[in-house]
Amino acid sequence: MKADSSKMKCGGVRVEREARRQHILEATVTCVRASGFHGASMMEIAKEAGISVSAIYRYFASKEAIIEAIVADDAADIQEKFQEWDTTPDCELVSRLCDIVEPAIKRNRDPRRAALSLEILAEAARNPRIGEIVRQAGLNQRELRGKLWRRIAPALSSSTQAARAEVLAMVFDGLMSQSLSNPNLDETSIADAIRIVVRALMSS
Amino acid sequence: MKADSSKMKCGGVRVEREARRQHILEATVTCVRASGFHGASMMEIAKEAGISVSAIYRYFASKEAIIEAIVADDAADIQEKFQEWDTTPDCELVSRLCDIVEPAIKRNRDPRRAALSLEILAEAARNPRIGEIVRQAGLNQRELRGKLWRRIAPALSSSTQAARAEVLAMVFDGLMSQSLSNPNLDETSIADAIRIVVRALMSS
Amino acid sequence: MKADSSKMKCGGVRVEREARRQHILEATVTCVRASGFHGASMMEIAKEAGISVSAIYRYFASKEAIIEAIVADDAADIQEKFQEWDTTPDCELVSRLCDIVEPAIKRNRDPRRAALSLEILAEAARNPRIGEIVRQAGLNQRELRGKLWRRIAPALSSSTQAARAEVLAMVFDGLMSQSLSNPNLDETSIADAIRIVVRALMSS
Amino acid sequence: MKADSSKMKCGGVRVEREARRQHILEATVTCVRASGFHGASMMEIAKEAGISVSAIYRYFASKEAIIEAIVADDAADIQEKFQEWDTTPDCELVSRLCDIVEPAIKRNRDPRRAALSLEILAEAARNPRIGEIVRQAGLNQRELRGKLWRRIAPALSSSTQAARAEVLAMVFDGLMSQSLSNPNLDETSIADAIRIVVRALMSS
DNA sequence: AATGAATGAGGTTTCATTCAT
DNA sequence: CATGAATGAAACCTCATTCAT
Repeated sequence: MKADSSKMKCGGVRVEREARRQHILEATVTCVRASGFHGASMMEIAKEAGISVSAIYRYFASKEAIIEAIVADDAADIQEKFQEWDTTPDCELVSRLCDIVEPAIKRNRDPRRAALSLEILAEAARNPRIGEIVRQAGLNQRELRGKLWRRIAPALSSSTQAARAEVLAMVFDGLMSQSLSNPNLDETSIADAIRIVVRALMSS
Repeated sequence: MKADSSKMKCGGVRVEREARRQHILEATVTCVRASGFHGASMMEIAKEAGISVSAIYRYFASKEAIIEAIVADDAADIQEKFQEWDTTPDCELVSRLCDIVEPAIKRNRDPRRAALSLEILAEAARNPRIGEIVRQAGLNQRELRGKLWRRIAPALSSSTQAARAEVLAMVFDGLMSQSLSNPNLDETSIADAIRIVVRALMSS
Repeated sequence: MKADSSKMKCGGVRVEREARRQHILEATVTCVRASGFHGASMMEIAKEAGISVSAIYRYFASKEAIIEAIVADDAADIQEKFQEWDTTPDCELVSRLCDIVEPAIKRNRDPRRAALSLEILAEAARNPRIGEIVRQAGLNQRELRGKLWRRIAPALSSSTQAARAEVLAMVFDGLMSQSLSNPNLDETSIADAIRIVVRALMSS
Repeated sequence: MKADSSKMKCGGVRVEREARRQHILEATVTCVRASGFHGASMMEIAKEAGISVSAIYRYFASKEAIIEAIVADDAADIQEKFQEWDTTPDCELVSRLCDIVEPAIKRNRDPRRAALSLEILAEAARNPRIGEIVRQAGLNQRELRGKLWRRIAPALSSSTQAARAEVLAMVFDGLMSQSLSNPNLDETSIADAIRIVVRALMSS
């Protein structure tokens, strides 16, 4: 073990450091969900992470830096989801999209997820740096959506493709907002309705 | 002047008091849009309202009370919009709904409106009292939507009506979220796409 | 008294406010003498002034602002001293200058005064804003000294006047430094020696 | 290598250790000039010295110990300067003293030197241990000055010698203070004026 | 009714120092 | 020996709130 640790010194410590960074980020996310970005105090975060407040500052320059990292991570997560479609044959795209409506609803209605996303959006509306990250992530997502829609509805003009993709994304974004004002939603009926929307948008 | 004030005591004073309350609420909304609920300080609000901090406490018991009032007002505003439909003949409902898609997009994409709504939703996710207000407002809205949909699509089962109404609402909620990640949106194409969704949802 | 207070409201409150500002400045000076600018904590200052820490922030925007005010006040104090000479007849100038050597020694050797002056100079060496205040005060002082020396030694060229004035000032500045490394100084002998310097510099 | 280190253990290790100590002291002086004793953090010092913070603690028990070492070193430096006079014949003393006025001005007006000296004096005014070191160094210097003045002006009483020596020292101390409030000084004129003072003080 | 003054609690951040490796 | 990691104490500052006038 000692041999290992000295062997991997160059990489091992960096890995461990990255693990601790992630640990702090996760603790912060937990606190942010409960109290919001400004409501979550460094002390609260430190307690959640099981370390001291000053230790956090060895991994992040400031609270703002933690927030930015969370927002960037969140954006990266979403982008990963798009890669699944690369291996799906064109002919199956629409049916597969309809298949995932239900799990997507579940995912977006998870109050933990909704709370974080709304917090990020609210912060983006007032903090210019967060706003920039969110807008940049939006750009990337729209590009990925573009690729997908060129395969789904090649008959439509590219601007029509873009608009429909946007509207479909709105439905899922709206799901998060609604989950707060209407916690007891019949997810099956909603899924049916959303599938109608999906088909309508994807038909030329 | 003193005579006047005693003359109008029963009504005038209350009216004036209500006017001042509204003035404070508006000032707070301005600050909240810029800094969020937690970021907007009482001093900032007082400066915006042109009065002293202590004066605010004559009209609201606490900062929390101001926030609750804002959230309640915002919910009431939305409810008013529904009353317009009471005087629209049934046969014109769908076409009228398509007509207002474009102004509704403009309204929801106003960054000032989006900022406040997201702030409210984010706060609702963590502050139980705000959450309760938002959920109650949601209930009321769903009831009003129900009345409308019974006229629009009487052929559908009531649970299907509810689900479709919900999904349509999500589109407009999603509009606010998207307005932050995609500030340059082609509103005309979006309106076309949304109209497709409206018609699809409302057809049996 | 109540009448007075309402009569003087426009001026009275300002006077009181200024008095409190001065009170805070004095308390700070006391702490700075004991602990230095950076060593004196806001809590220490507040305790010395008999108020709360947050109350201080109603009168000064920051600790830096307090320090700047102290430095500026100190510079103003020194400038006042020069005005006494305006009413002294030219023929008496040198003898009067010799007369005040002894009290000047006492003043500059007061450890309280020396501590503050050295603190200010040390701060001026590293804090650019303080440095600027000190340099500006130096400029003003040199101008006042110039006026005096044109009366004392009109036969000398103006650049010689300036240099000699500067050297005389150094002697008194040096007094403060020396008071720290040599607390038991025979002030009478020093006064004699300084008078020799004064006469030598002022003779053409 | 291990063999070497054990061979030289008695002397070499100590020499190396002393070299590292000096290296740390120099790094600290650089930081102190820029930020003051309290402003210079251990991290800053470590970065300047090119080692880790913890390594510093192998050579100094605390930050206070580093400061004390700097102050003691500074005092020792000054004392060295006096030894040059031991080999100067009595008859040349005054003229040699006049010769070194100009380089002494240059030296004392170096802002780096002034910054450190003022920092030390300011610290001496409030930190008793530093004060003690400075006072002890003052005592030593006065003794060395005494030896010199007994040769320069043997006709004067010893207390007069002491006072005049003190005043001359003040001029040079004052030079450091003035260098901050008057950065653009005509050094040639100043040198002339100081030489007048030197001659006046040394003549019986 | 309205205000300026005052405050305690709590915010983020930095620091000198210790310890395990 | 030298280091990175960790920490508690304390720094400055802001906030929502209360109170005397």
